[in-house]
Amino acid sequence: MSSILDGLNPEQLAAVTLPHQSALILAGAGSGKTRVLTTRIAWLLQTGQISPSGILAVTFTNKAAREMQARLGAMLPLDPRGIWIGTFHGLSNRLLRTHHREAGLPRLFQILDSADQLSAIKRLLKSMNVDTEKFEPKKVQNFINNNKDSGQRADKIEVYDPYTRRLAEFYAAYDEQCQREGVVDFAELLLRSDEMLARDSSLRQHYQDRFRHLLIDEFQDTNRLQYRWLKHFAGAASALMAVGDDDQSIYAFRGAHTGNMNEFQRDYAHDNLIKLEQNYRSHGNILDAANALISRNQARLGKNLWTAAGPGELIRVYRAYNDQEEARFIGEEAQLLHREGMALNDIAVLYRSNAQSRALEHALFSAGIPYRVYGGLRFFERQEVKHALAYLRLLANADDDSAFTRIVNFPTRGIGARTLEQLLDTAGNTQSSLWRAASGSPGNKGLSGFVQLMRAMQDAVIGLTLPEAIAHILQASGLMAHYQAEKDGQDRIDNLNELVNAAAVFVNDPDALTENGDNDGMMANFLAHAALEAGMHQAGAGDDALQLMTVHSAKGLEFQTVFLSGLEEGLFPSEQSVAEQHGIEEERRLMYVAITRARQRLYISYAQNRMLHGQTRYGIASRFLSELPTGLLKPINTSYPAAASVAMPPQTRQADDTPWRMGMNVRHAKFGTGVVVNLEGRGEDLRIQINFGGSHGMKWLALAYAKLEIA
DNA sequence: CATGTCTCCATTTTT
DNA sequence: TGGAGACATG
Repeated sequence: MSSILDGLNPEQLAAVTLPHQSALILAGAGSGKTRVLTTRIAWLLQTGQISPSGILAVTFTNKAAREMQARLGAMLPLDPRGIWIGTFHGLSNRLLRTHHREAGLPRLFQILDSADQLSAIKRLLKSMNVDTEKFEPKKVQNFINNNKDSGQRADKIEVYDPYTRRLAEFYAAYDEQCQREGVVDFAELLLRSDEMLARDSSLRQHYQDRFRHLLIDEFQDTNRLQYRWLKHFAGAASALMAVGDDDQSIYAFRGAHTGNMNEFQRDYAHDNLIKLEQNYRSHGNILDAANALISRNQARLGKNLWTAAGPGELIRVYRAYNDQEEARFIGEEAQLLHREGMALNDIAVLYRSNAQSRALEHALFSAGIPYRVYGGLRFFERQEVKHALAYLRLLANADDDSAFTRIVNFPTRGIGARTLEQLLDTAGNTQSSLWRAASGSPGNKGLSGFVQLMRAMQDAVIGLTLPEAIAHILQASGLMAHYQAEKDGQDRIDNLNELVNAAAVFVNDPDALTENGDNDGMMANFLAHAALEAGMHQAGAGDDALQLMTVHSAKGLEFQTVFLSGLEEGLFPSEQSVAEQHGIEEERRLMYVAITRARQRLYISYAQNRMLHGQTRYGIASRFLSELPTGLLKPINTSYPAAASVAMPPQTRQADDTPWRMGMNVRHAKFGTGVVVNLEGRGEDLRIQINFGGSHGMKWLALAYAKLEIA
């Protein structure tokens, strides 16, 4: 009899059939992590240990959640939709919709995506008459998000300097503005849920009793707030299974906290640790190279991947004259492989930063090789779609000033900057939303026209289905007409029509359901869906094409052949990572992720000259190249090793009679630990620039005075 | 209000 | 180099 457990190796089996306990699963690249997670859920259900409603499964992306759902559906006869599977944000949204009163939110609260958030912040700074030269909106946004991601409200921030004090004030004012307008940003979804559950013990009890099994994927990428969030759902009788790989943690820069893995060990798993170390993806040489590289990292939980497959091919190393030549080589080589029968879809070209795709695209385009670039604008982020959604948002929630400002004069209807200025004044004085201010002042012709338009829309939409309503709004708003008049508007019109389709599809989605089946609730759910699921990169997803993407976006994917390009100091590892605390280790993990994407063949290339920021820069091979065992590498055009001479980090100005070196970790009594990023002078005059990160930032210290020690 | 000119500045990204 | 945003002009 076939069973869902067939074909699992002993460690996988142990994880899948673990008794009712908490455990940390350390799952290496290609070790069948997702399979273990889904089979675990299937096994729990199949053996009758738990009903679907007792399971909470958290993933990082919507894609991962969908995949898990689909796999479960294929493994089990039952409908897996009763299970709470989703992203932290998706699940938080669900929670807050259900308990909006307890959370202090309006029933139809809207979700701001990053772009919406940024424009809300700009609006706020303007209303506070802030000099945006001194306080860049982007920086303010980062400040707010970083704090929210670590679970910190404005009033809890420790302020050491006037600059931070100001930022904290903006944070507080921003939260007030959001509350007034009935909107929440991404981080707020989590923070609100967290605070609600911390406050409301009966609610917490309810969910703790319900969820007996909690499973978390990509645990190494969780931030502090997410872990805190998770803990609310774990009762005394709950079993938690966290799956992750500290070696693949590449999102520290946005708040991921690997320390969560250690804390989880202490809080729940108590040394219940299962390592999945057999790799089913790559050939031996590729794996050996990856292992050798990552073994140089200090901060590791420790794990060594192995494979039953043979050593396979050597890693091909190509030294190009310049970036164009590198791109040409990759194109030709890929074409060769393609002629030998390899699907282009199974070949990836990876790079550290998006800017590198240009040279590649240029070469591939000239050579007539089909390719597809990942990353970039997604469907719900397109200007025309956002405009259309703003009409919906304003209909659902008249207090949504973001939506209001976006569309009040789009398409243009003669409401200029001056009119808006006055409106903002009125609204500010009476503490009311822009909509209320506009509908209360019939004096202005343009504005009253807009108000009438929206009211007419509101009436017309009653009784229509969601897709019908959207189609009507597209017409009535004048959006359709606007883009029809534009010369390259066809793409945008297609996207608007696609939006109607998306709504038609959504109506059958379980996420669309509202408690009382009302229409405005459905519309709000659709808007939440649009914000959370920025969704599908358009254009020719099905075609056979070479896959171009950053190493970050390649995580979780695998390819028969991988071209890893731009392996140069300053690019990979990136220039600024050298000046960051633990920067090199994170870059090395990134390199580790890149290598382990390849199943059969791996090319690594670098260019001696590269056009960067409009200037040709002379590049030297990345230190990571010299960290790979020479025996695993095969230079394919020129004498190797060229990297040997650059094993040391690049040093600009080096005072050679001191123990201080660039990139060194140091500790200062007052500022804490930091990284040496620059040296100047010598002897008594030696000064060192150190990046302390956080609130201290960059500092120049005179060695004669500062007490500094090597950390 | 649309369009042209300039100035500045450059990781990584999901939700 | 080239894209985004600020400012000026018609």
